[in-house]
Amino acid sequence: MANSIRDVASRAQVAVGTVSNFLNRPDRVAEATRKKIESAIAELNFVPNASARHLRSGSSRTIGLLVPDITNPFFTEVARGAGDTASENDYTLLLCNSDEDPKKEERHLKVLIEQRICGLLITPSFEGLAGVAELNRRNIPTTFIDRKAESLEQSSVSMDDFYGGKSAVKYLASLGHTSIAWVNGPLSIAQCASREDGVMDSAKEQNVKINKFQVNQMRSQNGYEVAKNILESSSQVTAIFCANDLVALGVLRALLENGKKIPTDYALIGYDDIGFSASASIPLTSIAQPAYKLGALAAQMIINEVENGKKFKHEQIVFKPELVIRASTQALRK
Amino acid sequence: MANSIRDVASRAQVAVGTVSNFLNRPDRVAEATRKKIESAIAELNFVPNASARHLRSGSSRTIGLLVPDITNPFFTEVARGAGDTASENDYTLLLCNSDEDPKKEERHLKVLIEQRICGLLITPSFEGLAGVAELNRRNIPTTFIDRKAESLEQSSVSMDDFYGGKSAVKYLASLGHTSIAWVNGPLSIAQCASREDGVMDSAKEQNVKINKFQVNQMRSQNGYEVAKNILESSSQVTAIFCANDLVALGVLRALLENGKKIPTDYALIGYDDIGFSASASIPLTSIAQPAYKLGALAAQMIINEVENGKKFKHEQIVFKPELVIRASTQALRK
DNA sequence: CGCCATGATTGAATCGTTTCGGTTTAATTG
DNA sequence: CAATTAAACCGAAACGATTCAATCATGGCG
Repeated sequence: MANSIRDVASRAQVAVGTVSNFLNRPDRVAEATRKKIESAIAELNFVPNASARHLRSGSSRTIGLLVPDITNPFFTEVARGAGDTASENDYTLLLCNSDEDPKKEERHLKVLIEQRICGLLITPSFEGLAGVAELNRRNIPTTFIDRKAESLEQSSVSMDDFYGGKSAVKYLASLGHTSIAWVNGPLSIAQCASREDGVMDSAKEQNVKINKFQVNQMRSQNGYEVAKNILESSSQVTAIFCANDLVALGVLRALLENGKKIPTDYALIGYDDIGFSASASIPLTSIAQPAYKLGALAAQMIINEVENGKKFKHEQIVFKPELVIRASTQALRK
Repeated sequence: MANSIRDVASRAQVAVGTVSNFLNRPDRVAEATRKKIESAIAELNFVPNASARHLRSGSSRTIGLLVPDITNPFFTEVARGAGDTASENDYTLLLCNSDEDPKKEERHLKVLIEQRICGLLITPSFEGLAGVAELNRRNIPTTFIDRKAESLEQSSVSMDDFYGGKSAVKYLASLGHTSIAWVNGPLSIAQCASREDGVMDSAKEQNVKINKFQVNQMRSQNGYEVAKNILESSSQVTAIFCANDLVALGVLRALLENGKKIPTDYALIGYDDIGFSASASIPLTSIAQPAYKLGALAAQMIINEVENGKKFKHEQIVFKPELVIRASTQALRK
C-alpha cells in the first residue's frame, strides 16, 4: 500500500535516481521517461514520503507558528495568512497555540525542534524569549510577528503601535473630546506599552486629559468589568479608547446595559478591527491591523531566508495601522 | 550543531541501540548507564529527529485536522481541544484550513498523506468525500467531527442537530411565541438540514408557525442582510431563530439599527454559543455545542484507534446540545 | 569514420533513527 | 564451582528518499 520510489522505478523500468530527478528537477529527464514515470506513479498511487525526503535532504520545508491565543481573531487571521502563504510555496505550517502558558510554549518549542522546522514565526510574550534563544543557538531562522525585533540580525513584521495609539487620540480630539478614558492591558506587553506612549504623546499635543484604566487580560469579560469603574469615576469622560476590540466590545455591552447611548453619551474606539467589530450591535470604530497580511508577509520572509541562506538580508518591517471609522464615534455635541 | 544519537552514544560510551532504548524503553537500561546517557544528552543539547524516527519506526505520531473555516470560533475551539489532547499524548497536530475551497482541501489532503499522518480528523463538507475515500484506501483512520459517520466502520463525534433545532422552537413556544422566523443556511450542509427537521417537527408538535429564510453563507454579514426581509415580511413574527450565532449577531445588529427592541419586539436565538454571544450588546440565547470537547474527544478516539489497531471498536458519539438562556429572549407579552 | 561534448541515466552511499538477533556480564542454583 | 538464566548492552541492517560520481547514448564536426 505504501509505495516507495523504488516501486515506481521498477515499474517504470528506470533507476531510482531518475525518479528522484523527475520529482525534483523534471527538466533533467527526457520526455519519454517522464511519461513512463508519470504513469507508474499514477498506477501505484505513489506519494513521496516527506520524512524520508527531509531526513536525507536535510531541509524540512516545515515552518512553525507559535501564537499566544488562537482564540483571538487577530491571531486566527495571522495564522490564516501564514498558512496560505506557506501552502502556496509548498511549505507545511505547523500551528501551535500556547494559550499564554509558558509550560505549553516550552513543550511546543521542543516539538518544533524535534520536527526540525526550517524556520519559526512567533509572537514572543514577555517571558517567551528563553525558548527563542534556544532556537537561535540551533541556527533556526526566527521571525517575530507583531513585535519588532531589537536586533538587526533578526527579521520581524510588526505594527507601529505608538502611531496607532496616537492617531486614535488625535481623532477623538478632532471630534472635540477633551477627556478620554484609556483602557489598557498589562504594560509588560510591548504592544500595550507602545500604544500608551502614543496615547500620552498625542494627549499632550492635543491638550486632552487621559484617564487610565487597567485590565489584566485583554478579553471581553475584562472590558465588561472595567466599564463599571469608568462609569463610577468622577471625571466627565466623553470618549473611551480600548487597547483591543475584545475589551471594547465588553465595555460596549456594559455601557448599553447601563442605559448609555453610543456614540452620543460616549464615543468608543477599539483596536485590531477584528471581524466582529464591524458587525457589533453598534459597529465599532477601531484601529485596523492587517493581521492576514502580517502572517502572510512573515511567512514569505522566513521562506526567503530559508532559501537564500547567508545572503539574505534581515528586515524589520513596520506597518502603520489605520483608523477605521464606524458608528461608535461622532463629534461631541456641546 | 545537529547532534545525532551516535554522538550521544559515543560521548556516553555506549552503543547507539542503548541510547535508543533509553529514549523509548527507559526501564530496559540500568541506572548507571541511564545517568551517563542523560548527561551526554544534556551536554550535547540533543533532541531526537522526528523524521528519522518516523521513517524507521513507520508510525508518525502526527494527526491531521482539516477544518472548513478556522475563522469560525466554533472550529477554533475544536482545534484547541484537539491540539491540547494531541499534545498531552505526545502527538503532533497538523492543522489545515480549507476555507471551504475544494481545491485547498485537496492540496491539504495531499500534504497530509506526504506527511504520512497516522490519523485524520475532519469535518467533511458536502463535496469533501472524495479525498476521504483516498485516505481510506490508504488505511488511514479517519474520524468525523460534527458530522455523524454513516458507516459503522468509521468513528465520529457529532451533535444531535435535530434535537437542537427542536429544543429551540420548543423553548420559544413555551414563552408564548406562535410565529417564528427560522433563518437557515444551505440545506446541502447536513447540520442545517437536521436542524430544520427538528424545527419543523417541533413546530408541528407545538402548533407554531414557521417562516423560513435562507442565507447562502453562515456569516454575520449574511444575517445582517436577511434581517431586512424578515422586517418586511407581512407576517407578525415575534421570535427569530438563526442557524448559527454569527448569523444571529448580524440579525441583531440590523434589528437594533431599525429601532427594534430585543427581546421585547423580537426574541432572538442563535446556535453554537460562541464566546462572542455571551458578550454581545444583548447577550444571546443560544444552543450551545461543546466545541472544545468535540475536538478533544475526537483526538482521543483517533489516538486510541491508532494505538490499538485492529481491536479498536469504532464509535459514533452524539452529544446533545444545550439551551443557554440569556437576555435576548423572554416571555411574549400579550 | 573516429572523437568529443552534451544530456540522460544509473546505482551505491547516506541521512538519523529503530529493531532485533547475538554477546557479555552478573547473579542464582544444584 | 560449573551450569544456567536473566538482564544489559551491542551493532549491523533497514526505513525511503536524495546526491553525486560514473557510465551510457546521441549527434555534430573535422
